[in-house]
Amino acid sequence: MPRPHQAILSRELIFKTALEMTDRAGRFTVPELAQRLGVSVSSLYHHVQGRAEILEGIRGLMTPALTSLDADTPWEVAVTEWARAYRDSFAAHPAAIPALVAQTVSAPNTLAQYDLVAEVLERAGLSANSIIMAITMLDTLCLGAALDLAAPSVIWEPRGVESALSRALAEASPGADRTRHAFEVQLALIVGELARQLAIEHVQVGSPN
Amino acid sequence: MPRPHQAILSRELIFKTALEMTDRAGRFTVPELAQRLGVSVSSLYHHVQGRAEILEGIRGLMTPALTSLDADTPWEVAVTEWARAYRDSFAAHPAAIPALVAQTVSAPNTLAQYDLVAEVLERAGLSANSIIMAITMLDTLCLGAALDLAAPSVIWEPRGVESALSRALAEASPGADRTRHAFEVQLALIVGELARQLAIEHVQVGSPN
DNA sequence: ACCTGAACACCGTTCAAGT
DNA sequence: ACCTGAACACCGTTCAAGT
Repeated sequence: MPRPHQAILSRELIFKTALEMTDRAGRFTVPELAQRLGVSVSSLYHHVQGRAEILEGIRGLMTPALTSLDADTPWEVAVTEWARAYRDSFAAHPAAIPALVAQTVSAPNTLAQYDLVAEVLERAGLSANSIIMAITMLDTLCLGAALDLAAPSVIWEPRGVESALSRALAEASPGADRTRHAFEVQLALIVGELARQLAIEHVQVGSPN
Repeated sequence: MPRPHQAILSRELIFKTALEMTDRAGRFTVPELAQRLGVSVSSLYHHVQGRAEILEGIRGLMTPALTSLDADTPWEVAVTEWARAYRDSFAAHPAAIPALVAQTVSAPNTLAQYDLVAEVLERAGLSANSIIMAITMLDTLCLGAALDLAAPSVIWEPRGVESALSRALAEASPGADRTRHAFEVQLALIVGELARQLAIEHVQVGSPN
């Protein structure tokens, strides 16, 4: 069918193409993006304010869909699944991560996700202070794990020099799930700590009823 | 005294100046760096291979000095102090972090630091697998905490919309040490987990002697 | 409304040439 | 050896002009 000569461009299409380019080439560039869309560079600026907004659009695309808030689900399960979904969405697009962490979050999508965990923890009965602490810890965890995935900050490949790290690497069982395993351990530690905190606060607040 | 007309430039001076510019302005640029050093842009390329090498030099400057390995110090203390030193060195130059995480570590300085923790954990008697896991977790923690510091990934300032997160923020006790506190809690959790792991492995390996 | 061409002020890097 | 000037191939952004 003949392509319609209107609606060539849209924010959604721009974001999607930019993410595809990042996945494929490790980065995206405004001129390359325009070329790929078969459009002039200046055309893009009628739909987005600039490069930063495109990056924020990418963040929006990468943010997992809001999981429905089931009141029956125990908070431990909800938090764990939330963190896993977050990590997985990062893991699916590792090349985009360095660019995203350099920029403050404004995608409403993503902000809503943080509101969701806060609500889960609030329902569970955690204090405001503990909720803030919990979200900070979960945020740190997902971010750190994602970065480890995107650009391993230590060279995990054994280096030439003899060292304790080389020895450990040589001896350790190989497996690409090193990062994933560490993530799971830390996540369990955090959830466990929150449960402990919850128990303490519950005792302090009042008598059982 | 009259300045000598040789040795105007050096790698050390280039790295130091670039780090200063990053601290001050949030970024450094090769032309601006040259201008600040009172030198032509192309002069820099006689001392460093390119921008990436300057960034790696910055990483080297930011890496804390190797703490002497005191065999008397309990491993829990050594690991805790190592992580704190790491985090503090990041915290001192938050603006540099986004640029650094986008690039694989090659500063020999920094690599030696990771070897050091590995050695501490090896002496403590931890298995190779657990050492790798421990370093991954510590790395994730320091990285995530540093990024939270550099560019808060959630807007911790209360937003307009009513949400569980806003409620928690309004109610929580204010304090700039939110990030630091979360770091300490997570660090303690990790060290605790390592101690537990160590106990398990020690029992498995052999009888007490 | 949507797209374009041309220009702007940058950026990192190179290289022949000077002393 | 060390520094330079000029050029190169880029980059993100703007803006008057077209339809």
